[in-house]
Amino acid sequence: MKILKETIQKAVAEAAGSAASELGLETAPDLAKFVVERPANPEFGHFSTNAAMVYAKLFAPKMEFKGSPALALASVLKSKLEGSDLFESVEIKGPGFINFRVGAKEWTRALARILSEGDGYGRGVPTGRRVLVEFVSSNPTGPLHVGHGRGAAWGDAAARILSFLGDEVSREYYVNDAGNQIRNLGKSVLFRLERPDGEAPDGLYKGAYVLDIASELKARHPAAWFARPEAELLPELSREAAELMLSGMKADLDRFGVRFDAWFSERSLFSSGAVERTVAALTAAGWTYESDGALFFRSTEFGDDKDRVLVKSGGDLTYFASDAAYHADKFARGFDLAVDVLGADHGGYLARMSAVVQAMGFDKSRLKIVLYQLVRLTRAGEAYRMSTRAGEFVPLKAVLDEVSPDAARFMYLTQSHDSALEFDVDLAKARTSDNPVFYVQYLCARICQVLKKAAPLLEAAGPPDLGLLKEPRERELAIQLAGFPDAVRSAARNLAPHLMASWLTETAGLFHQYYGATRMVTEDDPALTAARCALASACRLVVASGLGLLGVSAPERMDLNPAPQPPRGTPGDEGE
RNA sequence: GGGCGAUUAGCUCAGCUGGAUAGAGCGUUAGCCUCCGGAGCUAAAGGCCGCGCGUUCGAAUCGCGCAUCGCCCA
Repeated sequence: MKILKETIQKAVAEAAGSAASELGLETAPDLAKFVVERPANPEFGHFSTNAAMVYAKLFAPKMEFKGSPALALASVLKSKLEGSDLFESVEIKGPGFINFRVGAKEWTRALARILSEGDGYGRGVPTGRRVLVEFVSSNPTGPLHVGHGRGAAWGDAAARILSFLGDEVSREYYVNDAGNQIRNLGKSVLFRLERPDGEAPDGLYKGAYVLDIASELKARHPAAWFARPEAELLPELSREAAELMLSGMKADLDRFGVRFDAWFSERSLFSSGAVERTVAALTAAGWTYESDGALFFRSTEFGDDKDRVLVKSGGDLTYFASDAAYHADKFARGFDLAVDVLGADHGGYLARMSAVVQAMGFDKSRLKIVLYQLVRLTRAGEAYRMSTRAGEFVPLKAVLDEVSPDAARFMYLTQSHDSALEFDVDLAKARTSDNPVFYVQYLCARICQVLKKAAPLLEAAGPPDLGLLKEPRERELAIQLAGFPDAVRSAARNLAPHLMASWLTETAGLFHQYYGATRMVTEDDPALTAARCALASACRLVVASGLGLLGVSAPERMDLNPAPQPPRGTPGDEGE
């Protein structure tokens, strides 16, 4: 697997290394520091490096030169790089940038590789690293809402990307099925069984879903089941209610296309004694102390604001204790990296979890907590209004009733996790160019249609000769496609699936421009048609693969029916 | 009061480990079907990158301070 950019990086590093040894520098330059990148301005070539400027100071004392050390070093590097058959041209510009134009041989080779490897293009070799991505993990005390949708889309995409690059990835949902909240759910259901219409008192869950659970349980059990004393009934009823809740959540996630390898039960940590063992181990290691009858963990030792309670004065174990045990379990299962995907309202969790992981003897780099900012749902720019009862969120289900999973996922993933997301339902539903997902998907559909149309010609033309692609736009597009492996790596390195979404949008733009400017199928030139179709085909393969990493489909055709267009050339005047 | 995140075009947002003239979509304006799907393309207008100081050859990007907004905690 050769990546164009890495090949260039290596060539530059070799040139710098050889210059260093010629000058008798004992300290080899730190070759990780310079960058090779694609300049925004096409005038600056296909790739560009700042290596000369980065190393100018290091090299200057040993060099003889007039004027700027950066320029002097650039010209040394240039003379070494010009010999390489990678490049068509090597130029020095500005304060010491070295700009490269890649030879046709290189990018046609990349295209050929895309065509032969298909959706394997850019895939990494197995790393041996085991990664656990834990996401959603919403308490089974209320339905998933739009915020959870963001976590679901993000976690799933991150898992796909890491796995594509060779990590062994598991997706896990941590089910908080122990403790007071579940008991509260049970109480809320009990209340609804008795008083379907009344206003639920504070402390109980008030959403309409509680009533649904109540009637479901009523249908399931005879009256005698409910007539037992509360001490006996409540635990059982609570558990069943939580299970019902959870199966509803699973159904929502399933509809969204998000699947988990494991549903990890918090309760199992209690029943196996894992929580108590974790607390004992922390105590044995000297990380706890007693105060006011409670047992505290010294998280301030690791920079947390205050120490955290593990065991309450009444003897109850806290959620923090089971969370600690859960993470100990993750590492005990052999995961090298645990990624926790949480909403921004869990911000306080970060410092204490990092602290306890370190106290248990694990390197803090093995836990990566990603906080995504909250989601604001709007409708055509206006705040979304549903039932405005306090504390009630818009359920994910309601969004999926209106918006396709593809559109919803793309919407969630176009933005960085640490910026607040405005999710416009009307925009996500739109079958117009407003909707970013269609811009990318349309590329796939468009190419499929072109290839279909060109099929007879292609048969006559035989294998494509990529050397016939001589247009600047064709070269730009090909080099962009060759950058796909790099784009995936960047998304993985930064744990930032939205970088893939940006890359896809950018690539779709390049293709649509190319398509608008070029006749792809020409009857009297089958050879050129074949070459262009090969480029288009490579484009579709790579974009489909990138969409796949976000969990979005790459349709062969778009459904045109529900979006009647006004007649061309006449203003759309049908009004509201 | 403390912690985390944000602040970039009228709106919603990208800008990856500091790089050359800061980008995209929407919206606005003006165009493009003898043409492979117009869900597309072309062009124009639109920016003290919140403010200040610092680091350096070079800052939207890094550091510090301030302001404002969101979330969490007391």
